[in-house]
Amino acid sequence: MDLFDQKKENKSLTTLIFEKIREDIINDVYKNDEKIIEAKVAEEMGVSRTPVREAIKQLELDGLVENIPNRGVIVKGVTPQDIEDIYTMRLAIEGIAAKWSVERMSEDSLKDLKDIYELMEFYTVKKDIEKIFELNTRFHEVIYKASSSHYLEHVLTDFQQFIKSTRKISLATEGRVEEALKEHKKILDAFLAKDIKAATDALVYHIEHSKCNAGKMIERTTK
Amino acid sequence: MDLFDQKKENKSLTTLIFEKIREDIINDVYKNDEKIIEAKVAEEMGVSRTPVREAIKQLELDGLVENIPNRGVIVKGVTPQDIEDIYTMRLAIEGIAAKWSVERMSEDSLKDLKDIYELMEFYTVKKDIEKIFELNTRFHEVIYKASSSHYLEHVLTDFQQFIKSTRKISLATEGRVEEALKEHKKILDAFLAKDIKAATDALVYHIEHSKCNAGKMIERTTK
DNA sequence: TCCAATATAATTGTATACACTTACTCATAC
DNA sequence: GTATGAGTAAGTGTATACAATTATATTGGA
Repeated sequence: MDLFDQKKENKSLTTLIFEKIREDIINDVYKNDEKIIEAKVAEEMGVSRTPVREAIKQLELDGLVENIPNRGVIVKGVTPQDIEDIYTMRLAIEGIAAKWSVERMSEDSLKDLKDIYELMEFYTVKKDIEKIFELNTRFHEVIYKASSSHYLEHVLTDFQQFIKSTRKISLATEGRVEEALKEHKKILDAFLAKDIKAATDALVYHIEHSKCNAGKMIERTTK
Repeated sequence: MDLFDQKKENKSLTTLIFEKIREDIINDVYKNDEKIIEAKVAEEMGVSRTPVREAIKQLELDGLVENIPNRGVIVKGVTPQDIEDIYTMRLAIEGIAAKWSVERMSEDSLKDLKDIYELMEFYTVKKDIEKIFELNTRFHEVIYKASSSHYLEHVLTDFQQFIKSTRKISLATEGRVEEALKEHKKILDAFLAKDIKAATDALVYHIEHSKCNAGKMIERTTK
């Protein structure tokens, strides 16, 4: 099992398994309402039930599985409606994040943001969607962290995870990477200028645009 | 250990322990940055390490403890700033919830809401703060559930937990229960009339008021 | 054939055992 | 005195064992 190769990252099996199953639920590898059997997963991954159980307990709290006492858990995947809802909530909270983050962002974080943006430029030219996606995630995480709000960061980071599959598909549509780059530029500039209103507008615009794009994709893929 | 008495509720030890520790962190029984030692907790509760570990893993995902691999977890309590932040986010999301909930609430839920309100009236007269608090929580949960949005419900239910201690203190201040009752009446009436705007306004007003009241209490208790 | 009752298997829940990592202690060298 | 390092203790991480519960299969009777 290649799970073990990653152990260098100093992550426990529980964490790795958690991330793996979460990924699989979000990417619809585990279907909605499907039952997850601990022993089966454990065997597949070549580990004991213990870390699998711990991972599942975490997924439960995340709302990705539902526990029925003594009977196991069933998958509660992220539906198109969920994604739509999450975008709506995200929009509301990002507005708050923008304000706090501009006010509180350190010079170091600002530099990180700039660096990430520049890498985005680079990979956009090279059209490396995978890398762009990863940078995209990090870009927003820097902003969340800068808010200095434990729970805001927490909630928005979670949201990013839940809508991951959609964001990925969205980014892969023709012309979207270039658009997204421009939008990130505007966000970056607003942060550099410490302009709260511009940052809020740029962020909200960016997310609305992503949401809209995602919406189109969902329609198409579920038809 | 009285933990076992509750087992009738068909909750696993893990769940009971999770709720207990969460309660203790939120109520500052476990202090911030304090280390939690699995074996110690297990012994205190008269159970094995297994369910304690599972509970702690859940707390980790909730952001209430931070895991340092191979070194254990430390408590990350809910600070006054966190509570302030959560109220701000809650306000933003409750606005969304109001709209969806009014539109989607079933007659059964509407009846539940009414019943809860009536019990609130009763216990307000009797000045039973504990009962009022519990009904208060349920009142809002009915609204969250009516939104038919898995994640909205999830986020707002979590928020209610995190700010539990403050809400409790706030409710105990002179005259607040009567005020809160009036505010809940307005919310209920708006829902009965299926008036989205009125519901949103009433909810936002109620939460802003709670937040304000909580803010005063926090100031006083931390001075 | 269908149902109920019961045995059996599968699965979850909890406890324990052991391995591995980190923290601590104390002696030794400088 | 302080730094270093071996040895020990404490604690976490993972696997296994056993108990309790639920699902499935089987059998006997109407």
